[in-house]
Amino acid sequence: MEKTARAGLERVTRPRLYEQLVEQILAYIESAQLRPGDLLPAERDLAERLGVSRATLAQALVALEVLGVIDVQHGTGAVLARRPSVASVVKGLREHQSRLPEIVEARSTLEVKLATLAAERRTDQDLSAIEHALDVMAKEIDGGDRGAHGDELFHEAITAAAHSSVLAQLMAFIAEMILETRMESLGQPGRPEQSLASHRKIADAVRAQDGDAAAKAMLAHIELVSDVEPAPLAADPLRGDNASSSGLESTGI
Amino acid sequence: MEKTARAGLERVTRPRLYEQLVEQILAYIESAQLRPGDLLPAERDLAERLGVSRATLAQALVALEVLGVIDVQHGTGAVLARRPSVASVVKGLREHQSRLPEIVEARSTLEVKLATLAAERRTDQDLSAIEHALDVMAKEIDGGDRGAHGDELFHEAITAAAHSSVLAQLMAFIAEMILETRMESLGQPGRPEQSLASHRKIADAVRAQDGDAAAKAMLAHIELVSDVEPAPLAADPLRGDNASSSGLESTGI
DNA sequence: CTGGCTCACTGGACTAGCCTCTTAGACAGT
DNA sequence: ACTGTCTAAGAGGCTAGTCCAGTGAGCCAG
Repeated sequence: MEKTARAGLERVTRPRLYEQLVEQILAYIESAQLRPGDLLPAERDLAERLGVSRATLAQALVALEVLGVIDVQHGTGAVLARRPSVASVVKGLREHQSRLPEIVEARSTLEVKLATLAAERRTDQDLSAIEHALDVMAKEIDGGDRGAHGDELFHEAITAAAHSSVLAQLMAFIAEMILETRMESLGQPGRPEQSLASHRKIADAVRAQDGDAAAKAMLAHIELVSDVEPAPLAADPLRGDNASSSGLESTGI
Repeated sequence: MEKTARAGLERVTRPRLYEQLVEQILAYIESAQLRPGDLLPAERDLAERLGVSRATLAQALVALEVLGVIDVQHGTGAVLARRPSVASVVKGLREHQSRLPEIVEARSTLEVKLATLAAERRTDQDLSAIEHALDVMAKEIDGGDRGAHGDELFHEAITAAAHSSVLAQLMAFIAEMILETRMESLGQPGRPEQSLASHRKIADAVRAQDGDAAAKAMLAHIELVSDVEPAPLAADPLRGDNASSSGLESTGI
């Protein structure tokens, strides 16, 4: 899953041993019915049973540690973390790729809250950034563009104005999901003027520091914008994907 | 669950070398202005520069790979992933430890939405789980307990009933933040009966499939429960950050 | 110009060994 | 009996050295 491969071709990567070990250890934990707090077999023991060297096993253990599955304690052993949640989160993210509607749903939830907070907490500087974004968007649309860049700026400015790093991180998380699912753009190219108008309403509410109005305006905006099919995945020539630019940027929301 | 570390004491864990290496490599990437697609120095080279063995460096590279920062290719080298975003999320989490109010805020945002969706989407089975959680909580409180386990069950059931894996993942994410910040409990021990009553209201709304009512009930519940000081946040001596044991279980919300 | 070969370089993995830390049990001293 | 100290076995941490296996640039013959 993931990575380049525009035309279906994908750089084959030889599987690493430690990855297999992670799988096997995970399976072992399940089959052995180990519970949080329990110890894994000793490294030397495990390595022998799995038929690998300690060094390689150590890599697998590091991976499991990073995934939050275990907690390795010097002199004691590898103990199962109290909750396999991290693992499930990460696994859930990568494997069972989340579907579009759910992502839109989560994003709208956050955006509405961000709009409310932005209205309540914005500084004058935040407001300037928001209005600057509107200017950019208006100019772009005037020039025939769909105003994607300005749109992005706008939502970033709103997020910043909410002054909540936690919510901002959650938004970043969602942005990643969108990337992983490779949805280019959730927004439709049409009606950029309408979109601009609803942005303006949000900005007005934020300027007036009216949280409820901001929430309503954001909700209306999202509903306006998200009742459209996702764009057909503009096929970019070759592997072009590294560019942090391109892609997802504006989801239209 | 689990009894260790009740009094805010935490098992000190000797820092692992590979963790430091991860930090240093991250710093190097930043300082060297490496961009996605660029190569890291060769393993032998890096190991010498950092003054560690290749085996240890290999562990650090595995960690970075799991974190999504790099992609190690046999015969080529370690190439920077197209998006360093994951790293930034993780770094943001670890460094600039998010503060309590923001976390509560984010959590309440999600919980309210989850309650709404739960009301709209619950199956009969979901409802059974929710009511079972209430039973457990009631029994616990009857027995003099503060009902933490039932509380946890309840919120898990609500989350499940909302049938949104994305939002569920965000909740898991927040749970992790709470772990990392080591907040013992956001909830107060007092008034478990009131808390149970407000849980019942939420359950009623979900049963009646009334999304708005569920949202209101959840909001009221959170406000009832969260107007208490957070636990004094045991000042961590050194860099201690491996969440590990203790705390969080139920955040009272 | 194409195809095949070579070789230097990169990561993958193993082995053997020594270090530090943890823990439990023996063995005092009180 | 209780308590503190010591010790040794066993756990993980890390290193150094060695060999194997991909990669890709460059050379050279067809």
